[in-house]
Amino acid sequence: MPRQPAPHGRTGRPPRTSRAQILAAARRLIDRDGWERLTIRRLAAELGVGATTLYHHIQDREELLVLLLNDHVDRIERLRLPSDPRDRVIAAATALHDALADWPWAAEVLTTDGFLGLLDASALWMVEAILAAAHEYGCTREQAVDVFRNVWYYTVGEILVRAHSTRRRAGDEPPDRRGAFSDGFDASQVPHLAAVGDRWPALAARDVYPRGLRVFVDGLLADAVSENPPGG
Amino acid sequence: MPRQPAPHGRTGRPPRTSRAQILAAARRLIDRDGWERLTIRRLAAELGVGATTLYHHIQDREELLVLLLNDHVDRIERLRLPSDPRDRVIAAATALHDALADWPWAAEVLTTDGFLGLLDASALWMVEAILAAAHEYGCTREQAVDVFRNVWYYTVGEILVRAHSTRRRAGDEPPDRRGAFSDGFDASQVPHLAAVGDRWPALAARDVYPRGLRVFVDGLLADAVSENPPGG
DNA sequence: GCTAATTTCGGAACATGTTCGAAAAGTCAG
DNA sequence: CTGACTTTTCGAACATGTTCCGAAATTAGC
Repeated sequence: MPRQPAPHGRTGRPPRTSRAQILAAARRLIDRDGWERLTIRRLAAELGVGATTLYHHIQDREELLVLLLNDHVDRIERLRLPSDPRDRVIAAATALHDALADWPWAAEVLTTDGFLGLLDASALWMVEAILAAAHEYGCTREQAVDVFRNVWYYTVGEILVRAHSTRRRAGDEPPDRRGAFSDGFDASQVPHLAAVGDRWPALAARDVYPRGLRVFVDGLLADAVSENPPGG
Repeated sequence: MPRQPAPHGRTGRPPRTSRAQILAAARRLIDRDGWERLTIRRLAAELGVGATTLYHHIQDREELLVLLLNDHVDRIERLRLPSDPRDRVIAAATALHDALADWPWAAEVLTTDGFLGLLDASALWMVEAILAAAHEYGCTREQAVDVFRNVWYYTVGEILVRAHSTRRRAGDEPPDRRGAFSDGFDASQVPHLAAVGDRWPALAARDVYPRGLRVFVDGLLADAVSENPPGG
């Protein structure tokens, strides 16, 4: 309990808890018990502090998760991006995707209101890189934002759907009927679905993101510059 | 209380509640009080039944929402699709998108594990239509599934991000700092973000889905058939 | 009728995120 | 030292989704 003499010019009861301590404890808890068990109360207990105390240092659970996410992204090395603008968009989007994808609880925050606005500079470089590359490719600023947003939607969707498709409840129950498609399809009503049949789970397990991303980015860039006057 | 004499060959206490009644009550509740106030307890109260009783007719809240969603999609007219395969993919995807987008609480279920598998035939025709059109365009069945999945990710992402960006808490609070991007950007660190600056919210409000979808579908179809032997 | 089996019902209880209000522990001016 | 002010802490309470388990209400076999 570092009972410091209170920094100068500060009034009020001295805090026993800090944001940094909370984040550290949260990481500890996640490492030890898994992220599903990160609850406000457990976190408070880990800190030896009342549960409601945390609400003086974070706004709510969502903000806590975003802070953890920022912290995670911070540690990701800022990889060198290709010089070709098109490749740069793809590399940055992939970095963004991967950073979020191996963060199992990213899905819980990804659609937070104004999520991007909550990221700090260390995460925003990926956004910046996409805007810059699109602009360098010949997009206007507005078009660059559109490119980013489209890529962002695709990326978020892929991560979210995937995260929730893979979440096998810890205990391995027998495959209940909510595993991808049920195999019984009415071949007269939905012939193509029936033709795919029970191969769907296997097909759905394949990773289509890298290729889909390339295709999408190529299309978006070409579409954008196609309407601009040449020779910028 | 229709105390029917219990259909033949059936034993046990006769049910006082049915799935249909539950769904009807849920719709009533949503229409009357808004969907945010649809809770298990309120729903049970509306039916004059214990809260836990509902769990004998639905598995959990998520299933209830999917059932409601199915029911909603049922009522959507099965619009006539264009004959051109490419246009048909786009039309079906747009129908899927729109059906989900004006269903404000779709966001809560969209990423449910095996969501697509929970939809019934009336909703699956859109999926079927996309597979069929892609196949007709020249894709293999596997490629058609990939096309669908890519479009699905994009669509889900757009809906989710949008739903959560627009969720202004009922009371119109002053614009807190989580509205899109905050305007203060370090122009030396993220020059392009800084250049866009406070125009971001306005730009982010524009609907890029229709155009993005067209671009994406064109790219996906072209990419798929480009690797197939000609003259199928 | 009586008992067993079967199915539905629903109250109690639990863990969760969060709000409220009051008590605690400091600083500062006099 | 005293009283006003400020900030932090935290127990009580609330609504939520959900599980447990016993009670209730019916049919089937005798």
